[in-house]
Amino acid sequence: MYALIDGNNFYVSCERVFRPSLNGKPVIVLSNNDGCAIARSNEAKALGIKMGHPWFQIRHLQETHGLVALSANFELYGDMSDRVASIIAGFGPSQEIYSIDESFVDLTGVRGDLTARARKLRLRILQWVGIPCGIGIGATKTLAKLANHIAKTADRKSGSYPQHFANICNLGDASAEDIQQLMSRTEVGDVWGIGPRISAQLRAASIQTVDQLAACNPTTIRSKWSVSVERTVRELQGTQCISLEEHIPDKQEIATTRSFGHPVTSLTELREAITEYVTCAAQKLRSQNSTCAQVLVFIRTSPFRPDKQYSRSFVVPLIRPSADTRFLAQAALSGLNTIYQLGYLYAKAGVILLDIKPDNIVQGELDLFGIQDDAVFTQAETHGSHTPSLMQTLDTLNDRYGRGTIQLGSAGFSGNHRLWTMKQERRTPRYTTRWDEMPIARA
DNA sequence: TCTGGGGTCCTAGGACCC
DNA sequence: TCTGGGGTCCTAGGACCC
Repeated sequence: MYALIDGNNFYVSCERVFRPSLNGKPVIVLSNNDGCAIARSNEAKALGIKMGHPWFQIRHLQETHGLVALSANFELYGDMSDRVASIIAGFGPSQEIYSIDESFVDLTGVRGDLTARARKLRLRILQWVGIPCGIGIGATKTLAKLANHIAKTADRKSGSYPQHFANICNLGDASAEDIQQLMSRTEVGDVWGIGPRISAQLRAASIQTVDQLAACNPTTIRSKWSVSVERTVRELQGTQCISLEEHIPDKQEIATTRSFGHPVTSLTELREAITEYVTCAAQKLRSQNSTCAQVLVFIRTSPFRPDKQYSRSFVVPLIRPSADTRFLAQAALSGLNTIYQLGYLYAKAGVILLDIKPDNIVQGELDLFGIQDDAVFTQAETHGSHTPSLMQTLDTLNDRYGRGTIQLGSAGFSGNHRLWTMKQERRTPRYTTRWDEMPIARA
């Protein structure tokens, strides 16, 4: 048996912990750049606000319906997520932290009434951290996900599912008829792994509800779709195909990409932005003790504007794998030079580190220039996997005194007007991670 | 005026090998 | 008329997830 525990409207719930006056109101959290809605309270969902809804299209709801919109405060959400995850860890022998607001727990060997245990866990998270959760339990991860969907939806719009499944749904306890009923009331598009494209294709093949999908022959599904959809069908039938991943695998690629606060035209500004992004990506790379051998850089205009469009990316191979910000920046900036074109309004740029390997794997080199050649030796030493002491020092200083304390010159200086930096006009305090932003209780 | 960011896995097709 | 068979590796793009 697996459980899936996830925070309801997680980002909004984090905000509400510190501002209880937001309870009962329509609240949304906006993406970076205050671009679109990425979390919605139930009240906001009831107003018809969709996931990814552009802010400028719904901002009038502030006046008409008292909608409250906040800028994303990822530092706060990350910290709240850690607190929730550490409580969940006690629920079973192993846990997979699947996303910022979700954990799978393997319940193998857990005795007693799982539904009662889930109820206690939910109350504990609510009391200790303040986040309301939904808990689904099923024989496979896909069934646990389905149960979680039922738990959340039964809570929100009563009618489609029996009310007693609200917040906690244990399919392991449900009768075969109950499960059949629940599945027949759920659309295929609500299943984990079935996205908009495939659900449209399934519907076209008269497979509309989950019970219909679960009744399909996996082999036929594979021949008509793919092995991924086949796995989903088998999981719905109770066969485990997707296992719990306890340890977090190293990232195979690391990206830092941002939309600009204002359109950017000049190479100078793009160089500043790219330097900042590559710095951020390189730090993530070092934190998982890896190097990369290729750096992808891209720039693009806004696909939403009628202007001339331009979108190019370029992969720069490194002679030697590295995690040194200086060499990665050099590569990224040279890539930028080759794709930059004057005359476009750039809306977004980014850096993606590719071909990532553990930093203890070092390719030996055949010294074609002779071992005595000092110049080559120096170059090999400085270009080799990263220069640990310098980069370690940089990471330590930036960790202690704040990001950007030590940076590359090409990132630009604070005296410059950095118009490209993203907008965040409605961010709440980082209550739990900054001493100077700690909430103050008054008597 | 204005539309996020960061990932993974799978498949098809091309290049190349013997 | 008629042009093999079996394999690997790489890349681009599609689809999905939160």
